[in-house]
Amino acid sequence: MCYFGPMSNSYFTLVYRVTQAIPPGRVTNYGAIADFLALGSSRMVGWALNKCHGKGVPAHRVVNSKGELSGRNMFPSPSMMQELLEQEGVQVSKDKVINFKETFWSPTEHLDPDEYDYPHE
DNA sequence: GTTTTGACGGTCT
DNA sequence: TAGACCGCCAAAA
Repeated sequence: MCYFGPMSNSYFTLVYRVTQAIPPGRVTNYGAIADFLALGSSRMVGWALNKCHGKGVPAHRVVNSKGELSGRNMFPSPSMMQELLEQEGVQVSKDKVINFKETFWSPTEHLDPDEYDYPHE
């Protein structure tokens, strides 16, 4: 689904697409997305997701390398992120994903870089 | 046009 | 083992 039109090749849009590609009940971390998109910086991933509000991007499935819901404070309700994850079957405790290693989903192993081509210019 | 910040990651101390 | 620092690229002020 393209929420962003034909110009969906901007780096933040790529982040959105990868985030949307995350299957329910799974989570990933910023570094994985950054590495997959060859962005090289996980900060931009989080920064991009910061603007995803109201864009239909399941940002709640993206956590930091520690499995912590780092961005929960950014959500309308700090607990909303945890609620959404638990709603999808992801067990969360103390703002941290339980069995994070099992719940972790690597875009590099499931997505094709060719479909998420990063614009050179 | 320059400076600061940003939902982070990895490495060093 | 835990804490602190630097590095990444881009956007907003």
